[in-house]
Amino acid sequence: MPLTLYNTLTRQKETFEPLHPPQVGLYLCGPTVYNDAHLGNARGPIVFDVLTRYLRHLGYQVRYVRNITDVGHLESDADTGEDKLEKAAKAKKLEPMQVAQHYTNSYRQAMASLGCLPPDIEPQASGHITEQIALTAEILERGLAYEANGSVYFDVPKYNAEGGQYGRLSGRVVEELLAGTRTELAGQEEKRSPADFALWKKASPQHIMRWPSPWGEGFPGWHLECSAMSRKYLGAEFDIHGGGLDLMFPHHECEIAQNEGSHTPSPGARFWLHNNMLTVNGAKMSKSLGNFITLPQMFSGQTSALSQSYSPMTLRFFFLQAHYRSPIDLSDDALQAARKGYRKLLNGLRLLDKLTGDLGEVSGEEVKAEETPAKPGPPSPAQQLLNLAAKPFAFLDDDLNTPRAVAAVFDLLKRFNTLATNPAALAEVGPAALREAAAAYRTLVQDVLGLRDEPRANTEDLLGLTLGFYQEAKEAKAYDKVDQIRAALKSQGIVIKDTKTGVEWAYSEE
RNA sequence: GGUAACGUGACCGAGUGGCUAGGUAGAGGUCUGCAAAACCUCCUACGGCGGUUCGAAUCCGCCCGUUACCUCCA
Repeated sequence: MPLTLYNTLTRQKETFEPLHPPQVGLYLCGPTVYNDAHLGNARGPIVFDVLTRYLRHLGYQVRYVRNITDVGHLESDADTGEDKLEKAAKAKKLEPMQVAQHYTNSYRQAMASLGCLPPDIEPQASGHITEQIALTAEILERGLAYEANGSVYFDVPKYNAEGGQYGRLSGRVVEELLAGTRTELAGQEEKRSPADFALWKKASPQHIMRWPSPWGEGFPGWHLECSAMSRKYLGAEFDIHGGGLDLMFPHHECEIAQNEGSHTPSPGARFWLHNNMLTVNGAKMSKSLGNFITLPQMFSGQTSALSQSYSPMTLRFFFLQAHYRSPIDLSDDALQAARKGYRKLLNGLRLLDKLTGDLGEVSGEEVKAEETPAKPGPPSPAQQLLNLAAKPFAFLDDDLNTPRAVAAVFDLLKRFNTLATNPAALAEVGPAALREAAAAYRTLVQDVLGLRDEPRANTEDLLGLTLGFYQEAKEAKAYDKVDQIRAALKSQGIVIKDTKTGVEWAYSEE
């Protein structure tokens, strides 16, 4: 079954085929680095991280580009709108680039802790002024932009008159946009049409971040950087462009117009993917509601909106339990449930290490999943296990349906656990199928879903030692001692499991 | 105000015109010195009101609620 993805551009699921296999070009709109990333900011990177991981699992060579917006993102469209970076810098008496660097560092750290692989290219808008000026010049040469008082605006009505489809991505018609545009906004008088948007803005005297251009000193419009940098690193036409639903209009709409209006006309990406938004306790995150939570705040528990801290992996797993195109609501209850589920999956990895480790080097006969059995009747236990192991991949193929994939991984884990309690059934499955299914589980949990163990105070060795004492005490029937050891470990989040075959430990799921 | 989307059991969330989602929580059981974990079993819902249909939670309409975009926002 081939990978299908929902394309916002066509409003349907389409079979994904790269333009130039095995290469895949993926662009994701990155952060504007003027403050700490909040919980909602994490969803897109996690979604597209799983997509990248899955594409790589499928054998594609992915070039993953995620930009850093450090210039041009204004507080509003009005001329008086301040650059977000400059505003933050002024408030703290810092250089704008100092602010950008600080929050870029903090962003990278947060992304790494969330298990998001770093992008292959992480271009900064301020480092690509030349490319942005060049693109603006191209659009001017095409006659789809005009200069006004040192600023350059994209001419939306003319673009559409010449066959452009501004509004296609977001399903809007320009006339409706015009009707709904607030005309009282300052700076509109330079525009020929309220729907026009800035490619290049003239810098006011007090504006700090400014560059020389053919139109005077100024700075690039926010939408321009993604067009310029995606073209530079992925080509005029590439495979996938991602971002949050809120960026669909106007940001991505403008990107498409800019791409089409250049000397290399193309919408840019063939697939436009949009992840849905996050609410906290049923409401949009906002400072006034007191439910605005940044990533560092959640990880440290320094927020009144939650009763305790939650780890990055808990948050990652929480997001994966919902489909990326559905809204998701975050709460204490939901996070606690996610934490337990996440730990259960990780305990599964440890179980498999034990099960497959017990197999030794003996190899069994090959069994293939999804092989049509020659004879009718119920599939063999080995076949059943392999079928379970194949299911999660099929769900990922279906528009990256991580919740169904996760559910199928839990089904697989349950089968492993059942087998672990029943040696006869385990023997019936055989080593080959067990190894293959275990490999699939590890691939899914670690490589595709990107879940990993989070550092804990206790090392494997230390626990082994402690378990030795535990075993001794138990053999001596010194139950006071036994209970003492168990209590001590439990306070560290570790529980002891007395099994028929020996003593083991696992993470407490409390 | 305009335009979209969503509303599922105690909680988070899949999914679908008739067939078990899954996780968490809860109940009973197996195992166990007691537990925990694991396993087995149970609880099993689709905002409200109409309509289409043999049959709808799934399609249509209206209402209510939430969210998003229209204005910076993942």
